Amino acid sequence: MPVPSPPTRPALRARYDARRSEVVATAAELFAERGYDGTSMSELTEATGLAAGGLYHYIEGKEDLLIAICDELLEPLLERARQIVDAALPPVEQLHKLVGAWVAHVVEHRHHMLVFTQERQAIERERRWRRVRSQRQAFERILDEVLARGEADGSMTFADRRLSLLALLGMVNYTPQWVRPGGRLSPGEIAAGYCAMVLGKDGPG
Amino acid sequence: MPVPSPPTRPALRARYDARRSEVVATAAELFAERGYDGTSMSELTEATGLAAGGLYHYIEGKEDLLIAICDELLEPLLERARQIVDAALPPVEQLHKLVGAWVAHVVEHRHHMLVFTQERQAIERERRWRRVRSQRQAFERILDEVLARGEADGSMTFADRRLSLLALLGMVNYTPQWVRPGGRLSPGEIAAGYCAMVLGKDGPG
Amino acid sequence: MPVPSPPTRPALRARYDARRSEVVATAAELFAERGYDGTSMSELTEATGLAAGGLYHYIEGKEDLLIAICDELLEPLLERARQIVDAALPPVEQLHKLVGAWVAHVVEHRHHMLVFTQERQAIERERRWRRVRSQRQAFERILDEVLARGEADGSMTFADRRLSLLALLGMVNYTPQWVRPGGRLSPGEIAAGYCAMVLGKDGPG
Amino acid sequence: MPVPSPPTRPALRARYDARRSEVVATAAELFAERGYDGTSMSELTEATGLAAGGLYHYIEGKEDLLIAICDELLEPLLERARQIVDAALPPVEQLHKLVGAWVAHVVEHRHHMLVFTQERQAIERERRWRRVRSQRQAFERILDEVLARGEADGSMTFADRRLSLLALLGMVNYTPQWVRPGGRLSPGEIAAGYCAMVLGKDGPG
DNA sequence: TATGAATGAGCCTTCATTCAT
DNA sequence: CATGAATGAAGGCTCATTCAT
Repeated sequence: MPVPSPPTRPALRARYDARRSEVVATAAELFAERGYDGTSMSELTEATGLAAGGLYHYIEGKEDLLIAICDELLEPLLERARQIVDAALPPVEQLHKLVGAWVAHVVEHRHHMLVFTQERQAIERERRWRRVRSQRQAFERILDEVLARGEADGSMTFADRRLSLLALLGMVNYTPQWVRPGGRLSPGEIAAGYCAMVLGKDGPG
Repeated sequence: MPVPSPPTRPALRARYDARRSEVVATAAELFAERGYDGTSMSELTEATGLAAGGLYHYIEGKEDLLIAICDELLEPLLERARQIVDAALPPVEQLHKLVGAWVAHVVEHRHHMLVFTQERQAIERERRWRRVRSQRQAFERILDEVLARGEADGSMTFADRRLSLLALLGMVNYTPQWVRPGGRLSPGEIAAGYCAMVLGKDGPG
Repeated sequence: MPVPSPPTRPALRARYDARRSEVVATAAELFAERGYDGTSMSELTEATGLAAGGLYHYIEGKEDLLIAICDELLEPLLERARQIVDAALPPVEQLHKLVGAWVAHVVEHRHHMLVFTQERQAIERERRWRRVRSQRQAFERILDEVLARGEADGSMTFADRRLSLLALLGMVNYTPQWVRPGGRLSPGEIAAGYCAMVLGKDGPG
Repeated sequence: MPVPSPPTRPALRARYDARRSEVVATAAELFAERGYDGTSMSELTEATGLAAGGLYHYIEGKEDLLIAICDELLEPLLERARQIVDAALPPVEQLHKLVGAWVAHVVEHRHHMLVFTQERQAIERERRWRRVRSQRQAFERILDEVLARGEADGSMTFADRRLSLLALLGMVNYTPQWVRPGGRLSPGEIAAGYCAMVLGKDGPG
């Protein structure tokens, strides 16, 4: 839901949406680098090439950007996750697909993810972030359910399932801190490695 | 190293140090909750019971607090880590001790750690944070060397040792986001679980 | 006097004038409600159904609207007042006619009048409002002259003529703050009551 | 109720209150001249001799000033009015005292009153002005009750009592627009004239 | 005529910090 | 040591206005 009454005519609307996306992407990059509070709107306008007030055609305010970043991060991920678990596959396979998609997404949106990590406390604390919070929770529940089904059918064993889940969350969420685009390991290899650790197997070797 | 000319007489000095510690601890808690930029000095003075300028007897400035928080986090951890690897123990045992101490420290200093996580990008980016950065690197090198020695003597096997290291960092660094003091799992159990995953064993069973 | 080059062909010109009048009327209403400074041009465009720039086909700028509102208020009133005092009638009758026309006008243009009242200080202070100011003064002089003629020919008596004039101005100018269209008293009754108070008579009884 | 935690120690508190009063008085003067919206906080800081942010030791925000101005205007007036009508005097005498006190107050606080007049629409419209609004209403009710008692005991006669009340409000409220300190008429003379008009007598002559 | 993107000055406010007391 | 008044730069945002389409 973009914001200050976007144009209705399709041609203009397309340009508007494109520009808004650019703005959000730029914001994600700057916020990731300097922090949300550490980035001033004037740095952002400069980075987007717009003038002081021009940004406000595309956003309602600074916080709107943070919401947009979280949405771009969580919504497609959640959708993909639902697709994966809706398909009738064995839990182990679902987990591999899930972690694969997740790592790929997080690597592709590493700026979004870095912003999310930095602002996480605020998101958890404040009421107006309820929606974002519940998306995160929904994703984690999906993940947990896959582990639970695997544990139930004996295809996975955990000393403590919850700890394994949390460890997995830690690994993946930390990934953006160190991956470099075109780095030594592909997202697929990273994901496979993570799965192996969580499942207690030797990984892709 | 406290800052604006602390008293020299021992009795006064003790009280001064105690107060400064309180201030830093309060800052860690507030920063963890609301973010470093999101916490105003006046919120901090209010929380400490001091008046507007009173804080500045104990600190040089706001950033000084961030430095103190990072130091309280990293210095004792690094020292403990050095003790552990200096003792002539098998790598696997060193790893267990290391992760045990690390998780315990991170749980105990969860506010510090949350602050560190939030401000990480800034710490990595800016020159004046060189010292903190190199402490983090030193700790990670110690960890990596333990893994390397384990791999070398055959007591550990990794599909990709660097990935295992990064996964471990991810797990532990993420811990403060979910541990609650007096939670179901003790730091020791958490640490054991992490080690098991990284080493591909079944954990503390 | 409309402004940004209105059309010359009569048909177009008529539509143009009609639109401009609508715009000014809408502005009067909004300004009366929210104040001149408190009303943004975008609220005005929204209220008129035009888009951001569309307004500027009909007006030169925001202040132009204030001028137009004052003109619509003062010009016809002044003209009517001149008609009344130009007719050779006894002062008491002139006063009744004058106050009657005045109250009716002020009630009909209550939004204009509320705007005028709110912005009065600015109008009195700033040079560029000279013309509006002198219209107000002209009207008050006409009023005063009627009172003076009445005092001179003995048909009116005042403890202090100037104070009576100012009281009358106060009453009438305050009327828009409380009249409601279709209220209990008609403008004529209100005017009669005011005259009675100023002349020390018992009113329309 | 002053605002950002005024000092508690009596000596400081006194200076604080004095300064705050100065600030409010200065604001009243500027707002009266240029309008509330038309006066920038930086004009106000300049007029008070404080620096940009210094004002905010004494006020919560710009609107706080408007509230303070209205309170300084209405509270003492209302209190005085209550004193007067609580004394067991004939209605005519009460009215004279009431209007006398009222005109004097309004003349003394002419800046406050000019501000109140300009912002009246906003005050009537917006919920957060409820308290101010009800003070105004309380004063008007007191006034009306005096007129009603006078009408009841036959000491006053009105063609339409409500219209007389509204006329009186108009006269007095308009007074600040033209009185000059040390002008030809004293507040007492003005008040006497107003009473005479409302009561249909010849005034102080 | 009309649109809506864009401008840029200016607004109110916050905040880390200083300093006389 | 501690206070709290004061500073002044910077922050996010609004708004009257312009102009290519």
